[in-house]
Amino acid sequence: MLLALLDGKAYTANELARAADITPQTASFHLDKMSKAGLLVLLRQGRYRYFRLAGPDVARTLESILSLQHAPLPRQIVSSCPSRLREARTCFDHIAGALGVRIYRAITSRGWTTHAGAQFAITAAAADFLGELGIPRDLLPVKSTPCLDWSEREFHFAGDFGRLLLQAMLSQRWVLGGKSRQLTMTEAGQRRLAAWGI
Amino acid sequence: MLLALLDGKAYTANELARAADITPQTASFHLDKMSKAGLLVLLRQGRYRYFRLAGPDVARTLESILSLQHAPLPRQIVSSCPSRLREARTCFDHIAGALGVRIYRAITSRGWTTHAGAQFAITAAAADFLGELGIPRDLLPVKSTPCLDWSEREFHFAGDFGRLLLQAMLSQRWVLGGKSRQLTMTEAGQRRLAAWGI
DNA sequence: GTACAGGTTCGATGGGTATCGAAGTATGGA
DNA sequence: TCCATACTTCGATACCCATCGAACCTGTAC
Repeated sequence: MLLALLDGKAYTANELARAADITPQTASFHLDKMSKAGLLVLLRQGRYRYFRLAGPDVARTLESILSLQHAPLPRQIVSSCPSRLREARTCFDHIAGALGVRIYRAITSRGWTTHAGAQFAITAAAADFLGELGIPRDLLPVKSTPCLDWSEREFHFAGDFGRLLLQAMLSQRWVLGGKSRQLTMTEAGQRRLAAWGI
Repeated sequence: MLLALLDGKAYTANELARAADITPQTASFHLDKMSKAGLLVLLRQGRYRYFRLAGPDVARTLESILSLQHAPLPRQIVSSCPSRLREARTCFDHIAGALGVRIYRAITSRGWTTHAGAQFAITAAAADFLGELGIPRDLLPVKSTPCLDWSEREFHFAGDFGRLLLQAMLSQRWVLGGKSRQLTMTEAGQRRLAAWGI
């Protein structure tokens, strides 16, 4: 289970049980222990309980242990999500899928956010990027709640900023919506995002 | 027993048994297992059988595991580490503790290193500093592996450069070693390091 | 509300493992 | 040669611990 979690993503108890080839009860038993020991953190989201490695220091230690023996490569958990939905889709009122995760990673890694408890806010440092989307600077800072992506198992933006972002990307035609939850990137959108390394 | 071996020295089964407060039989049982697992190496010398950590990678992994021990209490820096060990000690074959971390911070923050994947190298930009320690310029660049410090929770230098640095600081008498893992700064060492803002 | 899927708790079980006393092996020295 | 020391192997024991079936809890979907 720890090997499966080494990708830094979050998985449910059942998924990890399958990966380790044990029953959900047994997995639950160990996941509880590892959480209490501070190796894992638990993210409750609806009826799902996602487990993640507690931090990069845990991942480093695991890799350090693995490096002592040439251990078998982590068993990867394959997503059952259709690839067209996996790339970009809506999640209620915000962007999910690989696109949502890429945007989240770009904005957080550039330090354009401040933490405020469980929530956090997108600061004026992101103004240049958001300006291209027609989001005026004086709207910032905007609150946001990180939402664990179902297919990617990493975070994307939800909350006020998630809504604002989806609206802007639709109205600027960086992405096109449809009947389903699927979103389609436009040529222009792809170009503009690529300029920001997204 | 592994903790006792973290200083990189070799100890007999009886010594390690005493350190771990178990009988020699039990110690022998575990030492045999750890040797077969490649964690320890055995040095036969007369009727004595010395055990040592198999290498610096094992020491690194152990310190990495130790650094997780207090992870559940991330903000409370109540180290159970004795303060004399916390200031400066050896970690297998390199310098650990506050001193090791200060050196690491100084050298990395001055840009005297280049990254090369997980490892990195100390470049010739550090030549003036290292020259004072009697480390000739033509030895550079030297590879190094960052090692998470157990008591300080920051990195110090391990790998080739870590070993070189400890040897140099001992032979130039900037620090003095002893029986234990403790290192003692000399007047001269303190002065020379202070000149470099360390 | 009802069905259901995700997830946990409880209890029993079987295997594993750390432990130490006793006995055995090897080495060095008297 | 004989003993002391260092260490291991053997055997028995007690305990730990992972495991899973069954039952229970808890949100979601319809």
